[in-house]
Amino acid sequence: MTDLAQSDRVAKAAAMRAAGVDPFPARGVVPQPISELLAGAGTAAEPGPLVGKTVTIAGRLLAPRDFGKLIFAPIVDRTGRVQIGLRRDSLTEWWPQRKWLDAGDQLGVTGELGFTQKGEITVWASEVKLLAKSYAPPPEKWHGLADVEQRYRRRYVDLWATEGVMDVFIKRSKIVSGIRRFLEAQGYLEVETPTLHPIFGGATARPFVTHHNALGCDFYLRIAPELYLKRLIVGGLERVFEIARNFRNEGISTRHNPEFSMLELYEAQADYRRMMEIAEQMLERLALDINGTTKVTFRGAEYDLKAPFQRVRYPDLFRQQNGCEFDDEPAVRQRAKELGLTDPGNYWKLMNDVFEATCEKLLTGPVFCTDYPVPICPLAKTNPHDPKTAERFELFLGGMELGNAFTELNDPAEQERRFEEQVASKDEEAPGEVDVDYVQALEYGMPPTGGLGIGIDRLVMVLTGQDTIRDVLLFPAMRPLSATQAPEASAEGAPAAAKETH
RNA sequence: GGGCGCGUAGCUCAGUCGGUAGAGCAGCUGGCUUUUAACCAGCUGGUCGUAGGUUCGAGUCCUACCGCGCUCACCA
Repeated sequence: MTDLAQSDRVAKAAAMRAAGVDPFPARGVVPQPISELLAGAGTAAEPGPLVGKTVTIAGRLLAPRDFGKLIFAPIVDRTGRVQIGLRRDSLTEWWPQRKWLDAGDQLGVTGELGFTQKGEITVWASEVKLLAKSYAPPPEKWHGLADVEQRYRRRYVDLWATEGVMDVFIKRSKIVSGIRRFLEAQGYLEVETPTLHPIFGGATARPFVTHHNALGCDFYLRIAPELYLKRLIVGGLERVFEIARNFRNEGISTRHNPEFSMLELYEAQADYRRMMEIAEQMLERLALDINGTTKVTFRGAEYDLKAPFQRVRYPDLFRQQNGCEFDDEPAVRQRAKELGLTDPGNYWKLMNDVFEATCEKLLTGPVFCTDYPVPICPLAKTNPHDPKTAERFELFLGGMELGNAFTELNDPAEQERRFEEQVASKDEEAPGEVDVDYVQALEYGMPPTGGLGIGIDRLVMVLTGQDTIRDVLLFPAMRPLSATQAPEASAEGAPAAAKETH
């Protein structure tokens, strides 16, 4: 047992067992969701029971208020919160067992729905069943869990102890199912592709490495599912999407987590313009479904996700902010010097640094920034009427990148050339070898295809008004506590815990 | 990795100039049949993140380390 278990609570469980009552019974009750019960109860009412309306609820008992012969306490389940009223006169046989209850216990309650003298809707209990004893006390009731580290490390407490947290994750689930509904309605097929990749690609990022014992080789955790999904377009599936967990071995910030969820979709016969339509229609639909309005508030500013979104061309924005063309190397280098940027050793990286320093803050949006320079788009098709730019866009909101899309490069020789350039760069974030199998897939012929990637976590941030990615991740990445600090990991604790179970 | 800040009871936090470790909540005992963070009386609860150092004396000052947050860098 950890040091969170309170001895008096453990002692109560022992007393229950001695009295023949199981503090951890195997069976629960058949409860009605609290929100449902509240919706059916009406508002104003006479004090006293609503005759004939007997309900059963189950949930966590919080902050009991004991008046000696009467106890009030809230019960919370996943849908809401309701007060229960325990009266000695209606629970004569059970009454001594109230001493076994603590805040935090899992409780099943049956009783008549009614109101109190103050008009509070209340389940007047006729039957109470302890469903699981809580050994660890809940957080302080005024402030809840205020320490953010504890909130993330003990999300199983945060979810019910901190106002609004459960709602964010319920919305997250609705957003993900809304995405599925939206795409399936358009004939998309949801697929699953490998997470273990022999060659990492589809994005620029440092990967995690792992090892397969039986095959005797290393694998990378995927940084993007892109190249596998496009293989499926070659395979004839025509419209596919995947909600993929990606892994990038890079810094953690309010917008970055080492593992994050990405929606990627690919559609044969589509191009990046069609991808813009899908993106704006999907976001508008999701905002309406989740919030009932296309207006969202993010980091203190309001945005409207009503389609169509604004469009701005990368070359135009670059020229407007820097007074030169993006491929005017001497002028751009001069500009970089003025901005105090350090040369990353590659002109196109430097140019993009200039863009990010001067233009990205203007992309409050929602806005599609389109037509990126070809050298920074190794997987996108070149604009047929402009060899300097690729048919690519990024979607921004509040200066944050939400999505990335292009008309996919499907010329195998050109793709091979661009892969070779990446490998030759010897960049830490570039793959060590050309993905020959992918080039080979293209050699079989991939139809004209549009592809779109959207960061699910960031989208959830925007739609739920959370400023940091950790608040939309149930278990954000944290440094593990050392064995001596984590009581559940201590060697001495294990045998005792084992005895407690089976 | 750099800068700034934080770490004191199960939880939320005080702790002055370096001089006996504090409060509220939770818990325990008693009282109370209409509370909404109930209330009243009493009690319990501490390796002050860890390890060193300075000092007659360290929660407080110094050093290192650990953890977390913010921020910068990184992250197309």
